[in-house]
Amino acid sequence: MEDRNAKGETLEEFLAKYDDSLYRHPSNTVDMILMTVIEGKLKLLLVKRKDHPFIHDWALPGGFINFDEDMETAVMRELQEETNITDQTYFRQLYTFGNADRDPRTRVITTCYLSMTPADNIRNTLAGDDAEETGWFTLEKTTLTADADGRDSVLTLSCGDIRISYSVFDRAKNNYIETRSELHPDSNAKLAADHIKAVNMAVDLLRSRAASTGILFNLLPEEVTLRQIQTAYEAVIGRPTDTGNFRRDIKKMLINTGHTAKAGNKYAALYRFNPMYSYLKENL
Amino acid sequence: MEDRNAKGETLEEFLAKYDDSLYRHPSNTVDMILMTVIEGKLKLLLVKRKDHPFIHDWALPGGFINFDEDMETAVMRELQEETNITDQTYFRQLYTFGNADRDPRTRVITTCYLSMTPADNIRNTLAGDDAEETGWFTLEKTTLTADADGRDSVLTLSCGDIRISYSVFDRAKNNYIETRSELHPDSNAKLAADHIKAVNMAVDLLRSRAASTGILFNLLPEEVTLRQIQTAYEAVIGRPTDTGNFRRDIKKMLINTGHTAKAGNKYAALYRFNPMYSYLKENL
DNA sequence: CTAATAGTGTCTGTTAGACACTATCTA
DNA sequence: TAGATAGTGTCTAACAGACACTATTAG
Repeated sequence: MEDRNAKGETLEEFLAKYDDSLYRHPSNTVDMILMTVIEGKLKLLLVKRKDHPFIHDWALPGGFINFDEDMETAVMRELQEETNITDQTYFRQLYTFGNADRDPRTRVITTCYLSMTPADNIRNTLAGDDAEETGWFTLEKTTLTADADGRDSVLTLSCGDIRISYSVFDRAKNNYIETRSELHPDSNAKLAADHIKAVNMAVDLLRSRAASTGILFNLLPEEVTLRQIQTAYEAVIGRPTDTGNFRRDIKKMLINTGHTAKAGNKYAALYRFNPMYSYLKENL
Repeated sequence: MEDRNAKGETLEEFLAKYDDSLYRHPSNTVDMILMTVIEGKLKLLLVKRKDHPFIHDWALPGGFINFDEDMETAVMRELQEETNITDQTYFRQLYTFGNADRDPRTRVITTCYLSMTPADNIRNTLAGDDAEETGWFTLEKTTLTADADGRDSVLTLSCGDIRISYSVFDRAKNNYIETRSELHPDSNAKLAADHIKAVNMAVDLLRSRAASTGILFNLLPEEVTLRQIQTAYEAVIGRPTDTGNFRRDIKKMLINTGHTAKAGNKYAALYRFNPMYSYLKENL
């Protein structure tokens, strides 16, 4: 490397003088949204915080990134530390939340990841170090009104007696969507920090891809009946859909395994996702 | 706040003891992808770096986030400092790049934003403090092969004699898309760090929304002819499209202003985007 | 008249929503 | 035979791709 900068320094000389301790730096964290489908319901994993800040609130599993640790490694490590879960079938970055005042400790910039797993992968979820308790919360988002201007929805997380409900307002502003949310009064618990925003984005992302990609199959076992797929689909999009049409369309991305499973008093054919379709439209 | 943690501390006590200097923190930066359409070509703003690292490479405008500055504020400030541009009509977060080894100075986590502006907003782009030179690069992405497995494309940035070209390989891996890229040998310059990944994501995002949303209109003047829209659309998606079909479909989201503009030896009607459609499908 | 641009019309195959229907098995 | 589940068929309106066509005006 021959190039020198305005001070006549080579890259090596420049780096030798470089000192990042001159400025105060934000802390970086990662959060994980882990979803699955249990008994036909869309579920989200939350942990109850046992320390400040947001003590006793429910939070997405996550934590600080080590200085020389890749972000993906960090989020997997934190998930394991807090919940003992190690396998996901789907994994992608969702959004980075970095408002200057979002954490009372210091400036915290959080990158949130979205992941999914079939329910049979998560038999033994335990609370780990930083979590008081973990819970698989049923996740429902119902759209109350929708027009050209925006949408008003209610997003509800429930687990046993715990009920966390937010009103979510999406409004079109100068070429982007502004989302505002507030805790609904019939809640008896709440989410930490701005985690509701991440959950809401995850639901919207999942919904927008549920019909046109194979994303749903990350939530389901390897071999599934058409009814299981449809139930999961309906849990995701939050409304019923026509059985005939759904079957007609979904079969295009399925392979019949030849196996059957007893369902009610009848046998249902078992299908698996045709990996031919895994690339399809999956790109943003 | 009465709640105390395991050490019996209130939130105030906890915060008083909290010391973020015990650990070394990553540095956080923001980068901006700013696009426009000039003479029917999709353009991207790049600045030539005048200091280490990546000296003399072309880079996205951006820089360090101040400790107590919102990320959006930071990216607007950096854009103004480096290019004197202050107005965008479209603005959203794109992705956060945080691999542990992506910058030789220290650990750097970069959040990249995508923005657009009509060409008439950017008459006087100047190189600012940290940039040697700025340039509006014509951006083209051509897909060479595409199948269920993935896509091979070439992404080319050119500005005058400068030609920066990358081969981009998208491959379906375990339910997500892995993108790899390498500098094409007929390039005579290159992009700094991993900026090609961000540019590639931006193109894909723009393409995926170009037909179904009004995103294109962020690149165009207020009043446009159908031909201008079609040309911009073709520049974005990288291939020609049928004029009759395009007009039939795009008119659904337009309002005829009644004005006309001379085009060739004929007058063309001027339309504007119907803001009724601004919310439509814009959510991820 | 030609070239360059704007702008329209029509055919056809595919897709998506609504809805009525049959099949199998247990109790 | 009732009830619960699986699974199919059909009509129709909307949409999308291919392509042939007309209109206006400077030079």
